[in-house]
Amino acid sequence: MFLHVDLDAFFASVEQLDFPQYRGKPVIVGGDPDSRRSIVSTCSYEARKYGVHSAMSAAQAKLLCPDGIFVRGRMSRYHEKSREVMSIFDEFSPDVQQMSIDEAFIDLTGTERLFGPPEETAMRLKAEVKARTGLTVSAGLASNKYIAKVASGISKPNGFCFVKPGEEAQFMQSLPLEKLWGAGPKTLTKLRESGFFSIKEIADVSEEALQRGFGIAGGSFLFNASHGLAAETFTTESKNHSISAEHTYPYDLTDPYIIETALMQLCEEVRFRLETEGFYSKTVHLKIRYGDFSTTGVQKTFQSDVDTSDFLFKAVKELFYSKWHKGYGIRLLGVGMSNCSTVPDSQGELFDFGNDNLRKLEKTIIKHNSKKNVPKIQKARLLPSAMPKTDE
DNA sequence: TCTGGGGTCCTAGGACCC
DNA sequence: TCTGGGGTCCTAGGACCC
Repeated sequence: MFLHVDLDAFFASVEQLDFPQYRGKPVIVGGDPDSRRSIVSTCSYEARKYGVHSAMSAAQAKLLCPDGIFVRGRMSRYHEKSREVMSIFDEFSPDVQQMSIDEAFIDLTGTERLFGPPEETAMRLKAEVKARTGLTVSAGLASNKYIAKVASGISKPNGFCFVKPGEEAQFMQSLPLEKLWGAGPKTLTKLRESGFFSIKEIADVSEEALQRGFGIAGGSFLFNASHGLAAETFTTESKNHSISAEHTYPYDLTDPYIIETALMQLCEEVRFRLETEGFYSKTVHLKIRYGDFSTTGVQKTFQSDVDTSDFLFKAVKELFYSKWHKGYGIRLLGVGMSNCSTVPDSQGELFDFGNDNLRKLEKTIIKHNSKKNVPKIQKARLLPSAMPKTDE
C-alpha cells in the first residue's frame, strides 16, 4: 500500500503559521505584484476564493484580490519546514520517496504489524504532522502510487481518500477528465477533440487504438491510467540528470554587452551548482525566449567535460550568436548542462588542453564561495555596481 | 489568464556505423 | 549509383510536473 501525502497550500500555510496576523486572510506568495512579469507561486485557500491561483501573473492576482497579502517567498524557511515534515514521514516507513518540497510517497507495505491497518496509520500521520508542525496535509492511500497521488489530489485540503484494492479502475473511471494526472492542457484539448469527455470513455478503447492517436508512450499512459493500473511513472533513479539556470528580465534585452553579461552570470550559477553537487557534463544548452514569448534552444555536446566556467561561457556565447535573431528583444535567457554524470569522462584526458591551472583556480573559488559568512569572490563584470542598467 | 524557475520524459529526424 | 535493416547517439522542440 502506498500513501501519497501533499502539504496544503504549502508556502502560504508556512507564512500563516509564522505570522498569525495572516491567518484566515488571503495570502499570496510570489513575485512583486507591482513588477511586470512576476507570478503567483502559491496562495492560501482564502485567496483562491477570489480566483487567484498558482502561475497566474501577480498583477492579475492583485486585480482580483486587491486586499490580498502579497509576500515574497522565503525558500530557506520552506525547506526547513519541509525537512521537519519529511522526518515525521520517516518514522512511519523506511521507504519514503520525496517527490518535491511539499509531497512524498510513503510505502506502507508491511507496516501493519507495527502500526495497524494502513488507513489508521494514514490518519495518525496526518494528526502527527498537524500536532508537531502546525501544517495540514492531504493524503491518498491506494495499492499503487498513481492512484494514491490522484486520491490525495481530490481530497484537498486537509483530506484523506482511501481507494481499496480492486476498486482502482472504478475510482479512476468515476472522475472527470481533468483529474487525469499527467494529462495537461494540450492533451485534454486533444482528448476532447478526439471525442473523449470522461475517463470512462478512454477506458472503453483498446491500448492499440490509443497508441495510434497519442503515440506509443502516450497511448499506454492513457490506457493504464484509465484502468487504474500501476504506471511506471516514478522510477526512482533518473538517467538523464540536468542542471540549469534561467532568468526572465524585467525588460527585453537587445544590447550584446548586456546579453553577454547576463549569459556569464547564468554560466557561473550553473558551473557552481555542477561543481558543488559533484557532476560532470559534456552537453551545454542555451535557451532564448523572445519578447513575443517564442522560445528556441540550441545544445552542443563536447568531446570532454565542460569543467570550467570560462569554457562554458565561451561555448554559450557561440551557441547564442548562432541562434539569435539580431535586434530581437530577449525576455529570457537560460543556460543548462545535461546528461550529468557523477564520474568524470575518461575520454576527456585525450582532449585535455592543459587547463589544469584554470580548473584548480575555479575549484578553489567555488569551494570558498560555498562557505557561509564569507565575502564572495566573483568576476568584476558581475559585480552589481558593474552591471549595466537593463531598464530605461 | 500576456504567462517564473527548475526539472523530467517523449518524439522525430539526421548522422553514422555495421 | 533510384539503395535494406538494425542500432546508437545527437539535436530541437514540446508536454508536463511542482
